[in-house]
Amino acid sequence: MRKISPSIYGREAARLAHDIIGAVLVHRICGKEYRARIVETEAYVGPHDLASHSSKGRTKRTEVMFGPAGHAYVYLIYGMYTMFNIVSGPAGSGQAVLIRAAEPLHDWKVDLSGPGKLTRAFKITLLHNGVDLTTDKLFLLRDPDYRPQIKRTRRIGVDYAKEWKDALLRFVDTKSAAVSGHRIKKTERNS
DNA sequence: GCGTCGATGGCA
DNA sequence: GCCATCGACGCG
Repeated sequence: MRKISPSIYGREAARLAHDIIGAVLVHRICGKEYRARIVETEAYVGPHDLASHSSKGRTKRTEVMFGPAGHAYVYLIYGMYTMFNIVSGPAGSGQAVLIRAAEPLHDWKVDLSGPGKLTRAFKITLLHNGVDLTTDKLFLLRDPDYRPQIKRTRRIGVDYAKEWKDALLRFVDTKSAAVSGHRIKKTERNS
């Protein structure tokens, strides 16, 4: 497996969210290496997207979202969970892709079926906000041998976003969503 | 199996 | 006073 091409991050968020399904997320920290296959993502396509944090404008929190693509946008939600996003699109366009779920590789036994669970297990914290994903600490690998089966659905937890709440901007690898022991969310069924 | 609810903190 | 969540409960 090779590191993903840095230029991929410059793609529009909806396309990037689709294209990194099946890719492998790697985090090297404290002498350990965590690896998992990305199986669920969501695109936040710009300031006009009412579900996107960038729709609030350029603030202290959203600053990195308006920066160059290929950097991590990490924020705190509900006082206890961190969400891991990849800034995408042209610099300044305020787009990002949220990594929602992954499947652990090798002998790593852990439940990564949710954005909060994923960051906890990967030890991704607020300190990672703004880090460059083209370095060798936190990055993506392309896996040419894996062919995901990708389905588009509505995004989770954005009911406040008016006409944007029903946009088909969530991408799921259906090969993996069926993994046993994983609860099927109600929002996942009606599509 | 499914709905409801509380924890908990940064930010506007 | 919101939240791009999670897990614990209670129900029957």
